Amino acid sequence: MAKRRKVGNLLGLAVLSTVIVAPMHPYEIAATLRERGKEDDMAIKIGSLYTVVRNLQKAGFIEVADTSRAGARPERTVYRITRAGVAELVDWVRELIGEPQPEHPRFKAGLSVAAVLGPEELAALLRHRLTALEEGSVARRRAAEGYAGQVPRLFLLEGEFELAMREAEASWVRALLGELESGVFPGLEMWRANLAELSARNTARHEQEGERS
Amino acid sequence: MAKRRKVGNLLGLAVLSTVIVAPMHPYEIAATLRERGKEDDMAIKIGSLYTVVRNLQKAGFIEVADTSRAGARPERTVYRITRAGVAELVDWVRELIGEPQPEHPRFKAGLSVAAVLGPEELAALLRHRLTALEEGSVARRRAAEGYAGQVPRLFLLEGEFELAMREAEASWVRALLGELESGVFPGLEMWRANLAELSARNTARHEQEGERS
DNA sequence: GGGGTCATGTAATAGGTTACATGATTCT
DNA sequence: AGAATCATGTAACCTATTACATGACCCC
Repeated sequence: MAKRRKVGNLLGLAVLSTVIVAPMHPYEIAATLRERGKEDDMAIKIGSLYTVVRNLQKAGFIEVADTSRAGARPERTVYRITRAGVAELVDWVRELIGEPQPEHPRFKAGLSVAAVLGPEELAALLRHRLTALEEGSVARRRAAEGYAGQVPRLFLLEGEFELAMREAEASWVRALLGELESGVFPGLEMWRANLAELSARNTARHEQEGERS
Repeated sequence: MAKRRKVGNLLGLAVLSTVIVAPMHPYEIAATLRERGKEDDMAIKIGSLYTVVRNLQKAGFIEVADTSRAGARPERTVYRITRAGVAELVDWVRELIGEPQPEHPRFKAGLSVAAVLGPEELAALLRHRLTALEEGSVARRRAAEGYAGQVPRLFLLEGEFELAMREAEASWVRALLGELESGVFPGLEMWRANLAELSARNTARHEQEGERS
């Protein structure tokens, strides 16, 4: 039962974790997050930054440390984290790490209605997915090796985790694919029969019955 | 680059996959989905059903097949899938299965800011997560065994997938936990030092500098 | 007669993203 | 001179969820 937070957007988490290191103005926060590749890493839309910063401030998790300006440029408002902000950040991380939450990857949704495709097509799609997964893994592994020397392992955990999950997904897909291709997957006949019936009913209907208003 | 669909809500997918089997009225659809446990399975809120049904109809994916009433009860509007609806459903499933989309589990977000906790606390949280994961797996496996005789394997794929992913996550967590507990995790000293410095700065600040408006 | 379930729908709200608007500075 | 980047913010919008509103029927 994930707690309702005053600022629920995960971008808020990223912001807090950035300003805890050093006070910063929003643009700088954005630059920092982009640099670390959090953009695609987490589900973060930097466009929402100013909104989220305002919300964090309203909730008392960050406060204005300083406002400076250089020349006639717009004012830069530097924010720092408050004690309440530190507490919120820590509590939030505790929840995210300690309590597994039911997740719903889109692939699972797809699998749950896989029956509307035939076995051959499902196999073809799985092959496609598999190559995409593998290519992605290669790219990520290369990137990870690049960081490996520069950044302490502590900051690479998410990447390692994602790679592990990808690999697990790939091998599950490979296994299912094997069953489909070799024909040992149970119930292939019934599957095909049901599918044929379904598509017959749903394409022929209009011709057979006509429309009724 | 996931396509923008006229009806993007995954509940729409569930509805289409239900009415392709047989025309139904919304309440019946809801009952069917609940029965199959799609509620927690997918990220579906049955409360949005009538809205989604209306949207699907507006988009031409379903149409009214019949309206009947029993006594003075509210009219039951029976919907059936259209040819466009069948096409949409199939296309949607193809996308969900064929194209891996970057997913962002909350655990990953947590890991990405794990540095704000100390190694001992992280270990404790991981232990907690691990037991929760294991308990969940046991429950799911039991449930799966219940269905196993009744429902063809084809309709249990999502469940199998989820179990596999849970197991993979658990073993990754176990490995990390091992490293932390045995002390072989690299950079423990620096981690502790940085953390101490951070928390010193962020709790002592107000006393040292005072507030400036 | 009262509670649960059948059955439908609308309206308000929340949450987040995108588009827009502005203007200075710095690099090419 | 023109483009990219620095820097900020607001307003509109879209989407989804929740709460509300209604009323009949059925079982105890």
